[in-house]
Amino acid sequence: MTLKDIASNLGIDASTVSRALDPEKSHLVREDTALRVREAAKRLGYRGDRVAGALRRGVTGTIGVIVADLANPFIAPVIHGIAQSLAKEQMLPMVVETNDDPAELESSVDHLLSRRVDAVICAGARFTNQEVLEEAARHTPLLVAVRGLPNSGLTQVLHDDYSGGAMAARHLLELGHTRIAELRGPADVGNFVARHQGFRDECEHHGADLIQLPEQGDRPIREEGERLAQMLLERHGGDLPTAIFAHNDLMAVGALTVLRRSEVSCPTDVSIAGYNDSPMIDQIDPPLTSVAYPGIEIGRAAGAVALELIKDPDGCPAGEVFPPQLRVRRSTRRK
Amino acid sequence: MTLKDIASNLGIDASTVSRALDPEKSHLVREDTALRVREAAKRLGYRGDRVAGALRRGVTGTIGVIVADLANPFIAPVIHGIAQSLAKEQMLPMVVETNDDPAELESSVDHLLSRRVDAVICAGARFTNQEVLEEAARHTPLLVAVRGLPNSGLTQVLHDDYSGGAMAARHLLELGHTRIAELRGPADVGNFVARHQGFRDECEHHGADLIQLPEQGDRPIREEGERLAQMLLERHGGDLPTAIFAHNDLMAVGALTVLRRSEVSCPTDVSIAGYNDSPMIDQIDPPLTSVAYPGIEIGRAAGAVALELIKDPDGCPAGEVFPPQLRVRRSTRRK
DNA sequence: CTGTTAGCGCCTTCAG
DNA sequence: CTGAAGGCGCTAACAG
Repeated sequence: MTLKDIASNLGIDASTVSRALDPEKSHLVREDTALRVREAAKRLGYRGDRVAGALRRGVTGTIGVIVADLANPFIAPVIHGIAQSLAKEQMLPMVVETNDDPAELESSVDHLLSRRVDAVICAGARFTNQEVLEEAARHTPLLVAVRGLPNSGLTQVLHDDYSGGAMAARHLLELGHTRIAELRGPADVGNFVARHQGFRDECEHHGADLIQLPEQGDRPIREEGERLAQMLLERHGGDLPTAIFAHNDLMAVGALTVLRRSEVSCPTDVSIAGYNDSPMIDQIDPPLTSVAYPGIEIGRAAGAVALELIKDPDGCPAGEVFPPQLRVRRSTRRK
Repeated sequence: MTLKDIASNLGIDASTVSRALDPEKSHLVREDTALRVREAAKRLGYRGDRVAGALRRGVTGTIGVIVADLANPFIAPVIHGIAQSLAKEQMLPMVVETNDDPAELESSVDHLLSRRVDAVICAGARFTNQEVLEEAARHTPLLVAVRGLPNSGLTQVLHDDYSGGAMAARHLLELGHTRIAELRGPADVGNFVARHQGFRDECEHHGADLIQLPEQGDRPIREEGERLAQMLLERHGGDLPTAIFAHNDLMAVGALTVLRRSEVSCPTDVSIAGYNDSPMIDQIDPPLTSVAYPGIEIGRAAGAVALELIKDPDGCPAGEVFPPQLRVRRSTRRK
């Protein structure tokens, strides 16, 4: 069922059918012809072929969205926000997951570009990927969201992770903690670097004793939170810090699991703060203090910037940075 | 940068270039020509155009995946599983979210079909959508996953929600509970209907007193869990049931929030069981007893069935049903 | 082994 | 207002 079929059914030309069916062009067609065409299209169950349209027009109406891990709950609102922005222009996000693996990210970019997406939103970058992304940006509108690339000229829509980290530190310091450990996310991911810097700067500024582990999490997931917490117990079990800042809620939950197993109580023995204010995190035991991540706003902004970038590929939209907000709960308390 | 550009750069024909670059066809080309072509392709930064390829071949290498709500954590493993199965054939899932709105589902189907996806996996069906999906299945390989349509001939990859519901009931009955309430998910979604039936049948079989609320959740989300729990308190506050089965973990968490606010303690006053065994649900207060949902297996199977359906569009793959597993934790206890 | 030819379905000139 | 013609980039069939 193609334009041609409708055309021959009506004894007119396919181009007329095309015009009649395109809201932008239907004014070029006599009212009653347009009516007959629409009737026939419905009658014959016509459904336009956007593949062919894309080839002809050179735009697909699709935006590629790269995320590291769909199972991390903070990403759903981001995708949601992107989809909301795109819906206005009848565009659809095509979401691909990289499992936080740089090689997979590279092949995802490749895949998306060969599918001629109109733009790419990369919400799962590692520093390793910077070159690949910059190269891709030469061919297609591309922006970086969520996970920033500090030394890149790419347009970025980010959250102020530095302030978020500082905020977490300030909170713990105000509660009187002076020996504090950090469970860090991957060292080649923008958010975690910024969270770390903000946290560390604030701690140093107040002369707190910041306990460093020799490793970061390979991925910001629960299992890595467990591993690092275990390491903390092994190295500093005799003289535990009184507070822990986990770089995200998943890692915080991992830490809680391990500490509980070792009969270290939170918040009695140690306070824990997380990041993202994930859904349900207010119901865990104990309800977790966490820095809220404005996922939906980030998503909406990223979608909007992508649309701008498509309209003016050489424009360099400002990018945006959204502020954090601290949600204090019972997992942190006065020392 | 097209095949033609490479061809003219090398003084050969585009079709030769096409063959050289297609692993399936490159054996038709002389070794050294193929080599020269690959070298030129790399040198010139050629990247195949899958839009054009799709138009010519009639397949896009894309499978549409419809989900109700990305924020429901149980869906991530399903998508993951689908992506895993598709990766073997170099296919990519295109995920769209309907916000659990039947109208949005309809337009999503339309969108996906006009993009000529090779198949559709609908993991977010409501009963209302049955006709639309059956109609779509006449044009494109389509299967229903996760949320079944009991009266449909469509291929389905499901979880055995009936047994899961029965399992939850049996657990509560074995603990000695005889007054039990159910917080039901939407009445037009297969899973929740089956969970309800399994649960109810088992309760009736053992002569338990099953307390019915006059409403179900409009959507299986935390807020609806709160609303229904509130309703339960208002109607049966004087004589609360001693156990509650929430149709999923999000609703269970909503119920916990409301009960805690009213100083009804779980599990002392009331036991609560949920469904899905969501990540982190073992860390909430109290750790939630839940029926595990085999999301990744469902996803893998759905992906595999989709591929079968593409290979043989008139075949009618059997579909599959995966069993539930109960994870007992501290939110349920002997009466 | 390689080139030629002919579209896939659509949309956009350019003529009428 | 409508039709005819051409081509987006690729690949399959057919000839050499």
